Amino acid sequence: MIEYSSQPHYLVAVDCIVFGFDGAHLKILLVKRGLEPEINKWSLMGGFVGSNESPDDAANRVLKKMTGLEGVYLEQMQIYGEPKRDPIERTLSVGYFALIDIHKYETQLNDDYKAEWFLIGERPKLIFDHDQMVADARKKLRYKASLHPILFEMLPKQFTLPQLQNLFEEVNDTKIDTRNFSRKITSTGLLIKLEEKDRSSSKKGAFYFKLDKKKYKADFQAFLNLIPNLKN
Amino acid sequence: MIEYSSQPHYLVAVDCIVFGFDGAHLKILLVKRGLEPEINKWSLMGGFVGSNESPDDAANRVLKKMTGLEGVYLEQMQIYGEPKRDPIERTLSVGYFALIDIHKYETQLNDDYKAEWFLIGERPKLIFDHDQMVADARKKLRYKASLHPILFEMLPKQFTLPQLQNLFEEVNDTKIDTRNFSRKITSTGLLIKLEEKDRSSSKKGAFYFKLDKKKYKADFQAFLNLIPNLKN
DNA sequence: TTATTAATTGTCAAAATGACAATTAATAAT
DNA sequence: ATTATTAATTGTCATTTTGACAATTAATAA
Repeated sequence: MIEYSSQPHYLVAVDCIVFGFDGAHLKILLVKRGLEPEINKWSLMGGFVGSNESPDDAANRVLKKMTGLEGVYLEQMQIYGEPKRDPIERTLSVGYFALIDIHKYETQLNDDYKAEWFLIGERPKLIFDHDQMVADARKKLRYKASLHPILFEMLPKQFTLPQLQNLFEEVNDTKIDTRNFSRKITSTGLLIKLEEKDRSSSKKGAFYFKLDKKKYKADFQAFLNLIPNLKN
Repeated sequence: MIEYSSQPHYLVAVDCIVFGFDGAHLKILLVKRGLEPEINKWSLMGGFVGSNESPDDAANRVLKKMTGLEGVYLEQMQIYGEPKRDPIERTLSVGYFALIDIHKYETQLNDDYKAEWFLIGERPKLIFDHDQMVADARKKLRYKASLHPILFEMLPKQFTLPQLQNLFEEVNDTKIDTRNFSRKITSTGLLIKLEEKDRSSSKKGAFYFKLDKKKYKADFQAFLNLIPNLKN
């Protein structure tokens, strides 16, 4: 029997940076850690990779278990593998960022896990290297969202242009000219204008739009350029 | 003593897809595997992650050991973690792609490892999921090189515009208009024209250029757009 | 002197960009 | 009923960038 004699073995985990958008601000979903060490401290949603699953499987499983959601937009970010990152035992963690529609989550809420949305700027300090993971995820989100239309994953089925622009502004931490943004986003052909208006945020009301899903899938790899003077 | 009771532990490895450019064609560096199973089959350069190193450290160590080169451009790609990907024992592998100046390597060549450059289109079949890794690496290289000036990492200190254009064409598997390419690459301000000419490939000779390293470092995150009608 | 070969350079119309503020649709106030 | 207020929506223009196109140049070979 062949074997890889005496090579060290490690725990392998996944951690998910879950982003959401409430219509005005970018949020992140955190949970109170359920095991020692650092039990009851805020942390990312995570778990160990089981014997019969890939890290991608594990990330999906963790998200399903903690939020009830399936088919979430999930993207592998990078591996965190400094020898001392977990004080108990060497654990390598694969970081994922997830984009979810915050409204879907609320209806699926399950109280087995103490999960809570935080404004991205008002989140508590996290355990281990999770703060670094969040910083990396924000950077990657910004990068990716500058090039591909992934931010729609955080919006409900119907959304308004001002909401969409707010989301872009939040993610990129910048202000965008309304006229130019409107022109560009319209020219992608990704949006379908609806009859109805959202009157909750203004007297005039803002027209709802929905995503052209066929176009979205076909053009996903095409590049956007919605952020002027982009320097990542 | 706290511990993560009974969670499974796995081997963790790194595998490097090493790209080079001979002035005309894109190449990949492969080695004959030195351990069972699949001993003496062609594979990527890889190794296990040791107890006191991160995966990034391990990738650098492997590259140093097998090519003699340090400070190589190395980028984490993704983790490969299907439960059955290694037939002997569960092993997760972190894939890296590396860009090296093929000429530097030749002078550093060390015969302890049977390494060989292959034209990207004429490489042998590789072990395990390494063919998939190569496919993923090519895709990522193409993507990244469309946006950032990483291809200079594969060129010698002095290079000509035709060489540079060849490299872009190889990576993107497309033809680029000489005039437009020249205009764009010049407008980045990344190139410094030298006095000397390379007369090896034509009667007229082509002027050498070198990279403006200060500008390169400063603008690395800035976006290029050298490939027209880019759809990744 | 001419032929050959590859490197280098220029023009132009169309599209995209960025900077800029007026108009519109609705409700609230007078 | 008219006016004020608020946020949504839309338009212009000069500049830059893009993509499509081929002529010229510098060297050696014939």
